Amino acid sequence: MTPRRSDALSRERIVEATIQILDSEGESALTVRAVTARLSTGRGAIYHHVTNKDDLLAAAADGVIGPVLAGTAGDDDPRRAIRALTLGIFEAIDGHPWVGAQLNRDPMQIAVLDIWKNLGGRLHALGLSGKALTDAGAALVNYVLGAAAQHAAGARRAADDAARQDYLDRLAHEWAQQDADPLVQESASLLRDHDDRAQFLAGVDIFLAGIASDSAGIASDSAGIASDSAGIASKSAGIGSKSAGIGSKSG
Amino acid sequence: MTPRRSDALSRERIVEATIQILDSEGESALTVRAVTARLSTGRGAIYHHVTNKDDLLAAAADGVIGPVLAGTAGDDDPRRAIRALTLGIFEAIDGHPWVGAQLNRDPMQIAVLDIWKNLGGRLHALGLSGKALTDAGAALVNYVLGAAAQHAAGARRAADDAARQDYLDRLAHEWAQQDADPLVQESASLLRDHDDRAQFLAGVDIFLAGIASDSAGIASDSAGIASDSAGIASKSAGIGSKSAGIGSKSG
DNA sequence: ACCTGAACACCGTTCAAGT
DNA sequence: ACCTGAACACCGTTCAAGT
Repeated sequence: MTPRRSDALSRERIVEATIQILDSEGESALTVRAVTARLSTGRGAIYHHVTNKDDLLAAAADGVIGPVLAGTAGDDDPRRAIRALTLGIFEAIDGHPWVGAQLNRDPMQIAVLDIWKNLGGRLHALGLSGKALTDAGAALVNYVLGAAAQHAAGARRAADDAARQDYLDRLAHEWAQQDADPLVQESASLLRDHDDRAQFLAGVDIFLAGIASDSAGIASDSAGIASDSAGIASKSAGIGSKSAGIGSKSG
Repeated sequence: MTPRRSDALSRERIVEATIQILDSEGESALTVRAVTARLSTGRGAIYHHVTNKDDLLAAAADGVIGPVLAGTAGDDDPRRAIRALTLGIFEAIDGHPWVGAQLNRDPMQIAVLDIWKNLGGRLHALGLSGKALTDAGAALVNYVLGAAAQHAAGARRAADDAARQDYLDRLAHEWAQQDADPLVQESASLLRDHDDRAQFLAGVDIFLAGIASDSAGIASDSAGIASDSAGIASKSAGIGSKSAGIGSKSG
């Protein structure tokens, strides 16, 4: 904010311009030509600060996700923190649909790593460890990223919501066709009118219920054990925060 | 197989050539020039049978997923069928990593719709209906597609497995760094040496446990109710089968 | 109706040349 | 060291012209 002269190109300024383009014009509008035009510089200049377009997209995604993760540091209840964390990611993707696609492109990118670390910390605070922890962490991360991608793709496809209704109609219709059972018919119509946000949270709760249940491999009462390890959760949430600057050209 | 002259171009032959290119040379090698070269035809010829590259990719993904769904029609036990169905999808994506990315690109494509219909049918056979059914269906589809994308991206990234180990090392190390707790250390090391396939199935079981639990919103014993509605499952599995030819140019 | 292939309007990335 | 912008090696898609 302080230096607003055309001082110098920097990774931060490039990422900032990238996010602006993606938010306002969509993923297809992101070209290095568009970035250099917005920064009024030469085509090859950005390659001094960024390895390539993939690096640029990963940095932009982290620029959106990083602050979301940092914002959930305060909560001490693991379940509530997990709901807040996952909902925060969902809403970030709702507001920046291109992030949904980007997070599913590379499990090695910083933003995905940060999500893993934060959710992993919360699950540990819930009493999980060992294989149960990695299995639960992977399941939750995969669910969140999958839901993010599907929701984002739906949002991208239907800026005016018409095509989206069209899609849900079609899915509901085809689904209903395969069975005359009134229960199936009812479900199909629910599919048409559901709220993505509520449905996303319902999915998070299904996973939390599955993790708490015995068949998923955890001892007994998971909520009670969490008391002394709850401290790591708030610590872990802060780690992913200012990561927008990390991982510059090493890819 | 029978007509192997250069008889005529058709949507099927084009999709077949597309799958071959994607399997043997990867997603970056799929250009319409590569497709027309393999079919020794003119550049614009394929646009008589296919709307655009997106349509081509969706058809190719359905060409892989369709037979997988059709192959699980026999099972009468919903839980076992869900495990077989999801594992089949996972293994198809393991063998064709480009499918993992493609399924996450558009929730409206046939392959995703077919997955929804099949899993939805099985969940209904499990005794779910109404909001519980759509919530569970969305959660399971999102988990499967998310896991698929992450696994596929990992597989694509590391043909030789070296970069993959590198990634897991890095994640484990960063994760372990945030806490000295031996349980976290242990989990981090497990992260390094886990089996993607087993972890995927563990996630499916977490989900199934979550559905069975009361807190996810289902009545009581879900397995017992399924007896009379189990019939629709085998029917539903057949619907997605020969869909490679459907949805030609309407997009 | 189906096919051809040149043409169009773009891409990401590189690199000699400048400051 | 950082930046420029022309050049390179590509893309997906269209469309007049052929059969």
